[in-house]
Amino acid sequence: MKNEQGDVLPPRDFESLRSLIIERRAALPKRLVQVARYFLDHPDEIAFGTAASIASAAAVQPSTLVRFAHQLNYDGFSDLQKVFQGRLRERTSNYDDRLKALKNTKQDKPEETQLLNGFMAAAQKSLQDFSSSIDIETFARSVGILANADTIYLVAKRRSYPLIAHMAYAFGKLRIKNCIIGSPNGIDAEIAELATPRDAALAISFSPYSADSVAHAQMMVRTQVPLVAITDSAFSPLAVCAREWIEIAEADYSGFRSLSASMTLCMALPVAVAEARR
Amino acid sequence: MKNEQGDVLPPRDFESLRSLIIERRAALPKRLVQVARYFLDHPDEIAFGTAASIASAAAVQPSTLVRFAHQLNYDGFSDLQKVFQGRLRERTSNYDDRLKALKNTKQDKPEETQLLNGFMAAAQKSLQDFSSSIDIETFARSVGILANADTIYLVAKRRSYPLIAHMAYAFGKLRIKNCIIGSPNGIDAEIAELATPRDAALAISFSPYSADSVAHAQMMVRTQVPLVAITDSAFSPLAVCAREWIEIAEADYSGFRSLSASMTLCMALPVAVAEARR
DNA sequence: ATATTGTCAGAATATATATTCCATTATTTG
DNA sequence: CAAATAATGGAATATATATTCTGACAATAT
Repeated sequence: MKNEQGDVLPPRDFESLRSLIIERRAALPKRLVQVARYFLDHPDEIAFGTAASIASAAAVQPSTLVRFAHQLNYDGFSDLQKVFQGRLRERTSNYDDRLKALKNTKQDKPEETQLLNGFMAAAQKSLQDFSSSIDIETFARSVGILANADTIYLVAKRRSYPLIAHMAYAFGKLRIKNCIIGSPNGIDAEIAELATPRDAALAISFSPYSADSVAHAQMMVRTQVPLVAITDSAFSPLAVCAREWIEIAEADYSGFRSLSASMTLCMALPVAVAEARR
Repeated sequence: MKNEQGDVLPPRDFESLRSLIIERRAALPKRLVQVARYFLDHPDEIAFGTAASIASAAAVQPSTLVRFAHQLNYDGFSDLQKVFQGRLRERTSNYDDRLKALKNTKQDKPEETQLLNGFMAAAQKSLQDFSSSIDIETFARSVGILANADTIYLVAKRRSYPLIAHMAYAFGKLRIKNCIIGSPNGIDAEIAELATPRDAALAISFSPYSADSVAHAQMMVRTQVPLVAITDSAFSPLAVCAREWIEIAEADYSGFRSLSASMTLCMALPVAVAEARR
């Protein structure tokens, strides 16, 4: 079968595909117009359905779907379907931006530009994911726990340390008693023992969880200190023992995980706690 | 295979499933815990992937996925997968719900939601502004200076301290000699004096500039140490004396300035330096 | 009116995918 | 420590699914 477009590569992103379908629709045979219409009207169904289910919903034969895909220069129905799946996958993060950024980088300075843009993209994605996944009730309860505490003990090591470094600064500025358990002086355990049920602990750790952080958090939980955790999974050792826990799944660029979402949360928390105390 | 839950019907909505997995996690064998974890951490992947692709991503056998599904009383992997697909359908199909949810929250809990959204917005804006204003040449030259240094001295206080705390960690991981001048032990000046022209300094400070940071940076410049600065204005005392300087204007929410753009830059820098050294 | 080209449904086939099974390896229990 | 039990990985199998093929039909041109 010959196609008037020759063997041009088919679009891989949804928007281009959409335009292509609209443009071609006029020149298509009857059944294929019917398919085109169904595809544009029910993109979600296309993403999840099987060829058979979609065919019957659109009142055509499965083979017609394959012909339609071929007409658009795709390998087959499955290939075309991937574009619809991609659309849903990227719904949360802004697909266009990332694509645009990637295109730009490929031209001028591959090394540094790509690197920087990669980290920027990861940061943006982290923020977007977090803002769509955060449960405000959990956040509010966490704030409540910390607001009722006498002293707030801050637990974090290694990669997460900068987060509590900032919180210690912010709490200090806001005149809220706090104490870091993450310093390199080796008496963390002793300090952790000073915490009472009238205090509260805030622990931050992401996979692979720092053994020390987990140990200190657990120690405090054992002595009835209310624990709020910020971590990346329901199975994190912190999540399982915390009174409240907030999930953050940071995006990464070539193995280096972002800190943007966590940092933003760590900026909001002290302010929220201060507000709650007033 | 007999299951302690008998033949209770498995959950058909994502939230119930999530709870069920968390509840059962403890009683599950090792591999199945691993699967459980992957499922909850990467729900989107589960929705679209094939058993084979998911299995390899989670580092288990496809058969393990089936066993996991059976353990939860599903017919098989495909049956379980449908729940994950359903979640995505819900989430994307009615945009209205999310909007409604946002409105509701504004009534219920104006305090926390507004606060958190405000910080998120500031973070996003910072990233966007920075990504459109950054001069990649400057970044590349800064990386060059740091890559040629023997030891990298990191200068920052107060609000900027978490940034170099992260860099010290990153440089350390990348086996790049570095030294923090920002610790509270009072011998910063003495340490700064050790720097030679073969080293380099990286100073970070935003208005109002920390007197100490500025003093230390200037001291090093006087002894011919190449200085790279990250600051917020061309008139910053750091900008005027640095060999290279990168401008970052963070957005703020009710007076609290974001750290997202700076942090992202501080994640990219060490990696770029390490690449340049290779 | 007839040849030609294009379209289609449905059957046949190829391929991808999930699932089951079994031998081997861990783990528990007496 | 030995025996029993459960868990695991990998191959074999069953099933679902997409794709191709064929002949019939319809539209169009000659």
